[in-house]
Amino acid sequence: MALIDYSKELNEEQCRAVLAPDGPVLVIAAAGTGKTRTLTYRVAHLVERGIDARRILLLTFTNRAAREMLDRAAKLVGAAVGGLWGGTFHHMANRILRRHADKLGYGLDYTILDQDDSRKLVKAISEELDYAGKHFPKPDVLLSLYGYAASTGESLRVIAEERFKYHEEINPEHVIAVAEAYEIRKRKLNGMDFDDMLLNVLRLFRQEPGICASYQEQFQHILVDEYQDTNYLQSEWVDLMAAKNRNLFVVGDDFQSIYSWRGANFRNILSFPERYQGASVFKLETNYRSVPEILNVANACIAGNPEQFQKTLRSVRENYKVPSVAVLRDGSAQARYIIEQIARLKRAGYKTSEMAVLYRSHFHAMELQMELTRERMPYVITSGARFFEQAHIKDVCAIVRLLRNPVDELSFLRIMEFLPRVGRRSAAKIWEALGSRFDATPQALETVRMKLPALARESWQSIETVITEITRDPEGAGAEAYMEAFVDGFYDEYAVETFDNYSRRQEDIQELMNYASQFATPDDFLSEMALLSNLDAEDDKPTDDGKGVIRLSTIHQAKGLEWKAVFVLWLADGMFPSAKSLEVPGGVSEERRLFYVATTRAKDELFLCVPEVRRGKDGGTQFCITSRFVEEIPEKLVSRPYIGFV
DNA sequence: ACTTTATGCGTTTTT
DNA sequence: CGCATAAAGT
Repeated sequence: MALIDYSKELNEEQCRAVLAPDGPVLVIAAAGTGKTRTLTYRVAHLVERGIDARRILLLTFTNRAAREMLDRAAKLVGAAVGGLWGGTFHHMANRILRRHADKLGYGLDYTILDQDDSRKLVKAISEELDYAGKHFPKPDVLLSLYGYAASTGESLRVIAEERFKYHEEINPEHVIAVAEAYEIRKRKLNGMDFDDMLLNVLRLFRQEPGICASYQEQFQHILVDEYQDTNYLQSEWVDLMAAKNRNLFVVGDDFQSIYSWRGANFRNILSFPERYQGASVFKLETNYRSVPEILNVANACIAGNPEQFQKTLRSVRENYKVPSVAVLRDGSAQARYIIEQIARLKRAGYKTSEMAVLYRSHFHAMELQMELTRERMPYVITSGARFFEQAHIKDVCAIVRLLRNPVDELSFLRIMEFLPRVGRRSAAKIWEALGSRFDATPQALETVRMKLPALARESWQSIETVITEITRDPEGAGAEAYMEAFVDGFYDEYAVETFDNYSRRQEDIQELMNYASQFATPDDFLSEMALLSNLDAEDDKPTDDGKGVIRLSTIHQAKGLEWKAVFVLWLADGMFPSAKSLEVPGGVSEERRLFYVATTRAKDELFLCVPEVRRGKDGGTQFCITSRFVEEIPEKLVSRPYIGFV
């Protein structure tokens, strides 16, 4: 394969970064300046220099980013990138822990608990300890606290005391007690939640210097994408891995740090030059994406945030038109305005797939979804519930999980609750009678049968048959065989009776089984399930008319993507910035960065929608205050189109 | 008395 | 979708 001509294919800024010598490198890449391109060419450059791809580690936050970079690198240098370790932090953690988790007292067949599993566990514990009540924090609040403590390395006690300083009725000791019980329960069911995976890699490396050294040796070069979104755990992990060879290439944009609520600390990127003495620092400021008018708005908005690497986006594109601020009466008027504009843009030659509607929170898109459906305009939405967290998907996975990991209490309870007249309480009692373990032996099946109420026995008989059938040939079958037997023998009938949208769910399950058949073992499949987001699964959807469909997305999920025309919804204080963010210090700055991310997704046209009223809690109308982010934009940088009665 | 099941309502952001 | 509440079932 011909050598790459870097100076021809990259601009000067990018080229310098890509060809930087070994050692620590920081690339500050503003939005739309070719961040992915730079990282891709760096990988290609390393491979071209003869570095074994198996000794390169590329860490990203989404599967899509990893796949995109590897695909593009493969186009540049061919199959040589094949053995590269590339993927999300959680994927790499899983890859390492599947080999060594026994050193930390886990079985190698550990289960990965997703948000839903963790929530259920924490809820059950709060109830068992008798803390649950009107005032005690909800499982989601507790989990975000625990996650924050884990991913920042701070003490849970300090965080809990600070958080509930003004809530007399909440005892931080109870919050801690639930956390301790949660740890014990996770251990008991041989499970790790997302934070545990990152934490356990760090524990492993600290506890087993030999293992740590072998990975330090293996990874000659480490590259990190979206470095501004790393938290304490991740940056520690990266630092530890890079400690020997010090060939660390990180790329990020502090303006686009939007995950601090998850423990991300953009000071990791700000302090990189101090932590890595002698690091080369490169700035990418030439924006190829957007017209200058859009960048003017983006630059104006981010100017409100101090404590950042100062940088200004420079456009290379021609004048076009200024972004619009559309003042609409309410949510429905906003929806109709967008539909009208979509139609207009289509007449002007835009493909529908080149447009997107972005918003702060999933529920902001409700009215628009209704209107689009009424108008029979197809759309794709990166919805709130992840594909793999939908009830029917988790239902069929539960049987695989339980049979692979006999101490998986959550999956056992889930299966028992399919039976009529069996709820949370009875299921828990049966689990206890089994000694917190379900081994699919004739005795275990017998124990379950005896404890069941009469009405449930018949359904249980079908499940029992399925289980005996599957376990007859324990090692040979893949996850799809487990699921198929379960669906045919029991679940299909249950689903028909339970769900009104049965056929759509049945299609999902069919697709899931097809998907599962590509994995070598059920364990591989289960890991992938827990770590894939719906975003990744929904990619390359077939388009019906060749023009594609419009995308609806939260701004968080839109990071790294671009469209010709972008609409931003609900620019009212309390919606965007969200009411909750206004209560925490630094909240507004982060919301402003989020707004910056939203505006810089647009290439040609940007529409900022500002509703005047919204429905209040009690059904009344509430007047909105125009978002401060819109007010901060100098008036001459935007146009305010006249909106008739829509 | 204890559990399960039906129904109506409100939602920050995610690996 | 989850949660609270109220009604029905064991």
